[in-house]
Amino acid sequence: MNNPLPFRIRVAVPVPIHEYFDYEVSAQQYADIQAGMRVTVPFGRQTCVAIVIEKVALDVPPSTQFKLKKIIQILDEQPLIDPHILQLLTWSAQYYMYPLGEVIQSALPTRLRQGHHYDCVTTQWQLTPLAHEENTLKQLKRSEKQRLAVEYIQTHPHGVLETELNLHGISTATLKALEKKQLVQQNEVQIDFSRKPVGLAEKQLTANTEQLQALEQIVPTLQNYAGYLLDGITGSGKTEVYLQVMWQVLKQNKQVLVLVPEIGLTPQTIARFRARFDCHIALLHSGLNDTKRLHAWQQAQTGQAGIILGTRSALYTPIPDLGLIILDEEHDLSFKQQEGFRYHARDVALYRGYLAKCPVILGSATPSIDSFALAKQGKLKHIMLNQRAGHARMPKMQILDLKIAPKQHGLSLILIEKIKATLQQGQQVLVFLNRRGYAPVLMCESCAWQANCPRCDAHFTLHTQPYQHLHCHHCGLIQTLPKQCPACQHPTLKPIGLGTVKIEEGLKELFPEHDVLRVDKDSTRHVGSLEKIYAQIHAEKPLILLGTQMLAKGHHFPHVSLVAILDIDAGLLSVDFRAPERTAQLITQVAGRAGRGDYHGEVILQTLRPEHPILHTLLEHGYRTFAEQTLKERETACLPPYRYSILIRSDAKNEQHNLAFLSQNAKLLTDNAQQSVDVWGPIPAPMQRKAGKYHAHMLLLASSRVQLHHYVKHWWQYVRATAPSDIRLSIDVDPQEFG
DNA sequence: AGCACGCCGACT
DNA sequence: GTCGGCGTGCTC
Repeated sequence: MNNPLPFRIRVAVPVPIHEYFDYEVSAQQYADIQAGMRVTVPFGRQTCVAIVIEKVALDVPPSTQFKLKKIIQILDEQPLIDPHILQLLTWSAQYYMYPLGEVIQSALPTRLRQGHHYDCVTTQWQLTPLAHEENTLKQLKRSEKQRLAVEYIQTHPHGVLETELNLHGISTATLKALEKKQLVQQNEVQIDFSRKPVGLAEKQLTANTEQLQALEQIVPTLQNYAGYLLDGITGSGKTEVYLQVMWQVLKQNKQVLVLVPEIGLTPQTIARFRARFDCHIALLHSGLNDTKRLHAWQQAQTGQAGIILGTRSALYTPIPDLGLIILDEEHDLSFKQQEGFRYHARDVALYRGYLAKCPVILGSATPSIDSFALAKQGKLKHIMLNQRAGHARMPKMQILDLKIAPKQHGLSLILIEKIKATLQQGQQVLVFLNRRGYAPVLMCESCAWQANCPRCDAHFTLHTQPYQHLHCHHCGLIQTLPKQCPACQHPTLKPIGLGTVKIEEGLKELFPEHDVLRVDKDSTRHVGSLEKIYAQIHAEKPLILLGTQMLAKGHHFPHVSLVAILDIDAGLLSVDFRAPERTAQLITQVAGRAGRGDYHGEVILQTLRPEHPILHTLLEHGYRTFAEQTLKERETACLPPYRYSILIRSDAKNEQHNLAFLSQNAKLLTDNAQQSVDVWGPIPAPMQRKAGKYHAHMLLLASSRVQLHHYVKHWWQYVRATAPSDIRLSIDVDPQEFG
């Protein structure tokens, strides 16, 4: 009597559980199903969308522990997730010790994860017959945007894709407005699966000797995996190298994935690619709505898009003919996800390139110490670009000791003189201060009481715009200003320290005849305001540009010849072992904004710690020497990248509970792992109390990655399972920040 | 994560 | 007497 075993599939369910789940399917379903398809399954008391990981081999007996349920239905005819991506996702889940179901979840566009059908339709727009009548277009005189939109659509009588219009800076809102006026109409069209041959929109620029050498190294390896660190000083033309390698790849009808930092995906970036290549670009960033994200994803998956341009989350986009991955500004922290599934797009990108057998180029003017180390080990090929394009020379840097310098409005008099001289020469000045708001502290003049956030271990920041208020930058709490000191009733509360708004006030007073443009999260909150500011900067007119790190990222300011860095002391004093690296990158990046045109730029650095060794290394020898030294120091101190690390974070309402729980489990780990894993801590987090919770963490270090991951994986499973419910835990493999 | 079951305070 | 607070336990 043979009682055949049931047909089963193994699926990942979008819940925070590390295990896979098995379901019964019919013989027909078993034949039809492939890994990467979506199925709906009964799960507990709900039904949910799950991803098929594998078919269970027919001779494996089912576990008697569970009663096997049947799936409800198969949602896809073809695998939604191709084998490469599925492997990339399972590897990521393993490596970052995060449940696969949730990892897949975060990689899928919302609509697909909700179980919607995979329709390959997208929206296109065309003019209505009404729009062709002569006088109807005259009513658009008052709207520049709508007129431009109509003019563009006019050149495509058969309709033009909404995504393409968006890439041209024509927003969906504008199109909707025109639709209301019955001048344009939308219709749904099938995504065109065929990729058209890619053309060059603009003539290729010629490469200089260094760029040519870089190309000669990269281009012959296009058919295979290779990791490159393109280490080029600001202005050395990394982008030109990217573009020329991209052309070689696109020409072969392959696709290119370009990853940029969160803040780097601006209209200018897109325009640069559009200007060079005549091909479809799929844009993937956090600001997209569900439908647009799905469309971009499908354009990548069907092969319609030649270039896939996006931020961190675009890494898991399916790209059937992937021929090249570029990750620009590879040192940027936004490539590491800072919550939940804490993956590092840089590291996963290297693995993706390996799976897809294509090169991966990591580019930066200030490479991360980790990438430097990989280059030293030969795991990345180090390509250096040292010449600035055109006539530009590196700016000269100078340190100003704030302890002895006489100052006014937080600016030393020497700096004020230099600003004056620069403006008089008709050039622009960039003032960098990494602190928004008016002042970081509000203090009572009489008793030294300070306005602190009741929920965090932090000062309130005083804001004066759009109205006076206290704002906690850590938990977001907003309060009104007390009329007098709550402790001693003294009427005068004094702002202490400098924020961008206060400096703006000072600069306007000192240079009333010049424009002062402030660029920070507060001044650029409204859409389009940043574009307006950039337009002013590109007009060749003397002005002062003032802002936070937003200014340090990517943008070119051709008319800036003086850069003032007001306060980076916090970065010099931090206990985080990566703080020097980040500070050095920030200084170098900000300094790189100067002297890009034909002027010889100058950089002034105001500090209370003029003797700090980081500053001297940077000034006298530059970033690369700093990186070399830092590497040596890390080696001596047995820190990453010479050891591998995992950070365990926990928070709870009760401080003692939290620390006791971590200590107890730390002992468990050291008992088990013997000498191979080193535990630092647990210690209270740098900001212990945040939003009313107590935060603590401990760092696990080992010289062998395999051993570290082995021990921690088992330990973590156990800790998670046994943790009391008042303690929230998270794991961070290869942590970058200790906040 | 959901969603249930389950045991203790203020209400028609 | 109930309605409902959210503590803990499970999901093939």
